[in-house]
Amino acid sequence: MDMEPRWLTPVEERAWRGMLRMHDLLVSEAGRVMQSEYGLSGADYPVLAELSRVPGDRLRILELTKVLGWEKSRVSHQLARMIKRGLLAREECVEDGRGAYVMITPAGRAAIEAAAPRHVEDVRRLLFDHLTPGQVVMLAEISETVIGKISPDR
Amino acid sequence: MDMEPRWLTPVEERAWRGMLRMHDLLVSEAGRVMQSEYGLSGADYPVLAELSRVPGDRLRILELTKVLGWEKSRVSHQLARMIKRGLLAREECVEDGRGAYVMITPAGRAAIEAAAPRHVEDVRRLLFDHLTPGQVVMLAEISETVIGKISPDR
DNA sequence: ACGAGAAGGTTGACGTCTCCACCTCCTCCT
DNA sequence: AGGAGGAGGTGGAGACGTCAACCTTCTCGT
Repeated sequence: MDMEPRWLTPVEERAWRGMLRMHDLLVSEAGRVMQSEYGLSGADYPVLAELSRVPGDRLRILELTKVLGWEKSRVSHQLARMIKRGLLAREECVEDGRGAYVMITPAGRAAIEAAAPRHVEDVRRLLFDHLTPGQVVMLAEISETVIGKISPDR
Repeated sequence: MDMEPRWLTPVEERAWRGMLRMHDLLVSEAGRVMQSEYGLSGADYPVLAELSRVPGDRLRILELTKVLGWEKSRVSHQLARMIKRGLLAREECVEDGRGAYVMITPAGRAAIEAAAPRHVEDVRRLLFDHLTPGQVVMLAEISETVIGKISPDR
């Protein structure tokens, strides 16, 4: 016979639904601004952010996949769209014939440099302005704990 | 002249990226199981959950939109897909000629009753098993604070 | 050497989400 | 009464994400 499942406690229910809802609100709000004010989607931003911070402005696609924590197919599709828009450029890889580099273009750099200050400001306005310093630390710790336990890496 | 923006502090950066990453991991893991084991997508679940818990098994679409916190177009598309699969049924609304009800079908109820225990178990396994009771409370409070401040409602 | 299998990446199909235009019906002002 | 504007809901276009199949190139054991 079936065991009755251990349903979530009320506070667990609040934490779970709350986390989902908070995430959606934050991402959609921040994304809406970036899209309408700077022409960048929510998916464009992290790609440009990673590429703009590495020396040489370029990364092996697999490296990018890892730092983003995305599936390789997702990265491939996203890069294709961004290359079509001129934000990125593909470069072939001499060391490994299977591989490829992707590089941020001047247009891509200009786009993220324009958007970044507003994006940071939005994250503050939407999230950190409402939390105590202790809550910020706690949120970081909770996230990192969970990521460490369930991340498919390693 | 431009002010240098107030960049995120290191712990804020960790909290922000961590939250995004944690969310993606949790949702994709839980969703993968639901899809492959029970044929329900991550989007199907909350719809069925809400409808299965209200008296009469039916809701005005606008009500559903509000409890889910989704945009109305998103709801409309999602309902259309689920109706096509036989999980839900549309009913016309007598009180208001513009409106409509959506109702969970026996197939829909069977689907969520099959999936729910495993879903709860997954949420535990992925999230709550790794957190202290204090962290769970804190996560609920953080979420609710942020939602309360930025939610478009009211 | 060479073949098997793995690694790096792409692609197509399909489900999902947003934006926007639109339709119908209701409300409320005058 | 009769519009005007709003509310409830739909639908198409296009961006996004996943899955699975696939291609090419590399690696490594024998």
